[in-house]
This record gives sequence, C-alpha cells and structure tokens, in this order.
Amino acid sequence: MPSDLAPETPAPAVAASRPSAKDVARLAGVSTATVSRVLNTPEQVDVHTQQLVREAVTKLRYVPHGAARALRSARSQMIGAVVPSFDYALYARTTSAMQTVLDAKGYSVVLAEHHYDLKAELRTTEQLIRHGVDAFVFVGLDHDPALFTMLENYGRPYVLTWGVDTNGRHPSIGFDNRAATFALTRHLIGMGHRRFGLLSAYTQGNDRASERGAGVRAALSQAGLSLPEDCVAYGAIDLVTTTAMMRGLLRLDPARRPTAVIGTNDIFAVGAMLACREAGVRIPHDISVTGCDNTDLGATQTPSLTSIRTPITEVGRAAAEQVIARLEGRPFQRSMLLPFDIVIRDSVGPPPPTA
Amino acid sequence: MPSDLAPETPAPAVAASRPSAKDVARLAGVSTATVSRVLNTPEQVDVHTQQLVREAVTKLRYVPHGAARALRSARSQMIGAVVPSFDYALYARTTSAMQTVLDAKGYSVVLAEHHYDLKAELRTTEQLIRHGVDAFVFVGLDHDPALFTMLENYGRPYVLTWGVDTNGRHPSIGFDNRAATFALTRHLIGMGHRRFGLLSAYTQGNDRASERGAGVRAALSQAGLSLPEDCVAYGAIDLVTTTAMMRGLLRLDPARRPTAVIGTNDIFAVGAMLACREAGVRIPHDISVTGCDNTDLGATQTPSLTSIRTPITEVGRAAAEQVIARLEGRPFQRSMLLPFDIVIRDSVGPPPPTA
DNA sequence: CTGTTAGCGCTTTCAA
DNA sequence: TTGAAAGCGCTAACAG
Repeated sequence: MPSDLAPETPAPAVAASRPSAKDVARLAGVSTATVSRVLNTPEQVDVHTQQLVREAVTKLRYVPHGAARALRSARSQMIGAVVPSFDYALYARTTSAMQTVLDAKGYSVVLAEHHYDLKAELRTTEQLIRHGVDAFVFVGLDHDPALFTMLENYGRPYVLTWGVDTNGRHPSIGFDNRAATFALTRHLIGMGHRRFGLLSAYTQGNDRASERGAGVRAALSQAGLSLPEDCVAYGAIDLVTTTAMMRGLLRLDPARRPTAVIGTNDIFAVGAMLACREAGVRIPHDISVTGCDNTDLGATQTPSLTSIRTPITEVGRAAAEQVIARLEGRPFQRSMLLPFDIVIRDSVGPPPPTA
Repeated sequence: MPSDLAPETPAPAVAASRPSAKDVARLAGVSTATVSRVLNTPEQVDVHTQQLVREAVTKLRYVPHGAARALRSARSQMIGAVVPSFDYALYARTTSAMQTVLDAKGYSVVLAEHHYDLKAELRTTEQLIRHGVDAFVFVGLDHDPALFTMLENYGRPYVLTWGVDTNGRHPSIGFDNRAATFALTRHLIGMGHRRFGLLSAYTQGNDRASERGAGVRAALSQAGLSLPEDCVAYGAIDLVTTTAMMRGLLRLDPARRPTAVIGTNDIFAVGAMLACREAGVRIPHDISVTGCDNTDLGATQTPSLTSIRTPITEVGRAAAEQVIARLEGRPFQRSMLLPFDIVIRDSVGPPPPTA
C-alpha cells in the first residue's frame, strides 16, 4: 500500500541566516575576538565582560559555526567510530558507551559501518578525515596498511579496540580473544569432549575471528586433539548463513561428528542451535554449543547459551577516554588489556556416552 | 588483568600539511577555481584541462578540505541520522540501509543516539547542525516542538521515519503502527482469546509505542473486550525490565490473568517469554505471546515468536533517497506508507480450555 | 572555457 | 584585558 501522494517539488531550502560572532560582539559591545575568547579561553577574559558576552550569546541563541571553527583551528570536536556492523548489537554496545563519555565532554561521535570490508573502511575513513574528524576509534587489529599511513599523514590520533596489539605498534584497548576461546575449549575438553567443530567468521581482515579460532586450536593441540578440516566452517555473520553452516556439520558421519561446537561469536552458536533444533539434535545431550560475546540473543535461547562475556562496553568507555586525553594533550595509557569471564549456561554438558 | 603499561605523554599531534587546491592548481598549471570546477561541475571544464587536473589530484592524493568547502558552500555532504538507540538492532537496521544508499551517492552519515530522551535529541541535533550537517532523518513522529523550529530556522531538510504523519505536517516515511497491532490483536481474538495483557514501552515521546498500544485497544473495544489497567505495564526496552514487567502480570489471580500478552516490540515479548519460562507457564498452551518488528531475537526463541514484520530497511532506503532528492533539488515524494506483514509462529495458540 | 577576486565565520597573532 | 587584522581552503560571481 504505497502512498498515492503526488511527488513534490523541493522547498527553496534557503538557510535562515544564523547569528554570527559579529552579531554577538555588536550586542555585547565587544570585538569578535573577545567573543571567541569567552567561549574558548574564558580565563583570559574579565568576568564582567564574560557576563556581557554570555548574555548576548543566550539572547541570540548563538552557536559557533562548526565548519568555520574547524577550518581555522583545525579541530572539529568530532570523533569517528568506524565499526564493522551494527547488526546484532555486537559493536553497537561499544560505540554506545563511547558516545556517552564523549557527549559529556562536548565531542560528537560520527559513526560509520564498513561491513567487514577493509577497503570500504579505508574509503570511509578518508571521507571522515576530509570532513574534519579529529580522531578515530576502530574495531580490531587488522586493517589496510594504507589506513595507518593515511592517519599518520593527516596527523589523526586513533585507537584500535576489541583486541590488544601485542607488538605495541598501535594504541589498542581490548581483551585477549585467543585466551578467551582457549579457556572455553579447555573447559569443554575437561568435560570429556574429544571431537570438536568450529564455526567461524571469515578470518580475512578479522583478527577477532582468527584469534578466537587460534585459541580453540591451541587448546585442542595442547590436549593432543585435532580439528579436522571438515569440522570447520567459515561464513558471514548472519543467522541464515550460520544455520546453514551448522547443517553442513550435521551431515557428517555420526561417528565423526563433533560432540562440541564452538562459534567465534554468539551468532554462530545460535545458528548452530537452530540447525540442531530443526534436525532434532538435542543440546547439550547430543552436542554442546558455545558462543562468544554474551549477547541477549544467546542468553535467551533454549537451552541458554554458554558464552564469554567480553568487556565490550568497558572497551568503549576506555577508548573514548584515551581519545579525549590525546586530543587535549594529556598523558594517556596507550594499551589496555581488559578481563573477560566465561559464562557457563545450559548449552554445554558431557559428550553423549555413545561417542 | 589491566595492563601495566605506563601512561604515555601525547605525541606532538602535528597535522602533516595536506595538499591544498593551490598545490593541485600549480602542478596542473591552472587556477584554483578550475580545480574546484573539475571536482564539482566537470561539465563546465574542457576535457583536456580536466585530465590535467585529475592527474595532479591523483599524484598529490588531494582531498578537498571538508570544513572549508562547508564554510564556503554551506553544504557539508553529511546527513544526520538521529535514532533512539542501537540496542537490539531495531533502528540500526534502518540506518544501515540508509548508509548504503547515501554512501553510494557520496554522502556521509552521521549517526547519533538519544536514548528515548527528546530533549537529548534536540541537543544532539543542535550539535550536528553546528557541525554543518545538511539534512536529517529522525525516528518517529513525536519530537520536541523546538526541534522543528530549529530545523526550519537553519533551513535543514528532514524526514521522519517509522511512522506516517497523518495530518501531513512533516515529511514522513513509515508504516501504520496502529494498524499493525490492530490486525494482530484481531487475530488473537479470532483464536478465542478474551483476556489480554499489554507490555509497552513508555509512550511519552514514543509514538510507535502509543500507536501500537492504541491498535490493541481499538481491536479489543471493537470486539467488546476491555483491557484492565493491571494487565498493562510500561517500561524501558531491555530484557531485564521487560522480564520483570511480565512477572508482575503473572502474579495476577489466575482467573483474571491474560491468556494473550502483546508486546509493543519483540523485546517486550521475549521478556514475557523469559518470565513465563522461569515460572513454568507454558507458551502457547497457557499464554500466547506476540511481539512486533520481527527481530532475530524473537524468531529464534522456543517457541518461535509471532511478530509483525515492519519494513524497517525499506524505510531507511526510501528516507535516504528522499533526502538526496531534496538536497539536490529534485522532486520527491513527501510521505510514504509502506506495508507490514504479520508473521505467525509458534508462540500463539487458542486460550487454555479452563479460561 | 578559464582566471581574478572576494569572502564564508571563526581563531589567533600582534599591539595597545 | 582587549581590539585590529590576517587568513584557514575553498567556491561563486564576474570578467574576459
């Protein structure tokens, strides 16, 4: 039922003339330089003059022109947050936390998605730099090398998040993705599992996925277990795909089929649960399933999903604080490793006795 | 295990001098005006000159200075998308669709959350206007009246989404929230339900919630049914709250307790499911539950949640297209009403025979 | 088709 | 403590 309203020619779109610093200066009986000082470095201005200017500002509802300020002072008060995707609220919670901190300090957050495409990330970031964004927060450690060159060329500070750059080349705030899945895999091994499956995001340009996969492999090889190639599947992060990936694993010969399936995040794990549900495979009786990032999506499944609580809001807060410190020329902690917790729920149990 | 890395004093943060139009002009042997024309109105420039300029642009990796351009031309190529929240991927999917369209046309999307606070929305929007954002997309029809005054004062085009402004005062692209829950409620009545519960978002400043509630009430009163006040609960949109709300309904005298509970979105419905699960109340045998917006969260529950597929990505796409058309002075369709579908799944059934 | 010129609104020397 | 004046990088009006 699309509307039958007729198309409409555009309104004149004339920007009403907004008050300028000149208007404020005239009303307050001072120069525009003083108006600027009152707003930016009030300590340099006589209190009485300040009063006058502030009254004029309020009366005229004056708001400084951001572009003019950015042009002149080379600082826009805008922070870019460039994330893979807002689907499934994985990264959204990090940016939400960032925004809260930055808003309070008078910065605006410019959000952009790149849909797991590092070339798109590069292009988007260039766009944002051109628009005058002062500093950046990125997700993950894997990026196009040209990204860092560009940031350096334009003198834009940045922080990587959701991981910690162990060789210290880049400022980073995150957690140990490999240790997280390592610990979880050890838990499953401890329960008696010997045959594992791994459902992973594409690892190309996604260090969270590759590190998480590496954690699983490390724990298995430490226990003398192998991860057969046909028990591993890679795919996009959406439930349709992840469910199809698990269907593939379920087609394996029952004698070889994994008794425990690990997803590199909750979306893979929930996809696995859906595939099991439709195939009549019982969780955790027949197969145990685990995820990562502890989303509501996983926690509310039946059975509830065992996962890893990664400190994704803490990461956002800390990243925002680092960026502010750097822009304001204060000391800052370049790297931060935050802790995770394993959240054991009902989707894991011992392997079936027949296995 | 916070890192023990020592704090660090900031890097000099000197912005490397980027190439300007002057540099390009010199290299190409033309004036800066011609450089500008090649980039903005190439049809006014000789093809050979264009070639020269483009080569210089590429060689110097020249990117126009956004703030300078914005200052001079009063257009920044930035579109503001102001949404209530990115939690639960409700609005994120709309903005994601917008971004895809706008990116392709060379616009950047500036995203902001207001957490269901219309005063915060007003402040955020003012910030964005000050930063030179050209046009806006908002969610919902309810806003602070000062918002519209401000947009008009500054000559900023805008579109409202997720609803259609029936009196036509504002451009809007959305769907009929009231009709959606009306249809769903009729379906439940048709199955024999007579006692209903409603779990709603706060209706203050949230027309989606109030319209959806109104749709439920309209269908009930048309059928001669009432909705007792103690069968209605209002709360914030998060699972902890929505689960607690449902616990309240479950404490009612069984003879009065609703046999069907309608959530104004899937988060309320899933909260209801969680409360039922912990209380041993069977869905749909003892109570039927429905949601709205057809999220993965609801669709993957056990039993799967009956919901309403609202065209939230289509809305994003259409909003982006309207905004582009307006900024580029082309005709546009001011309002658009898009269709919804009811998605019947396993969370609804006839009321229990005892009721 | 192209160059010259003026100036968007602000901040920041420099002088007073 | 304040004002005058310059100019950030770009685009648009006007000439040629």
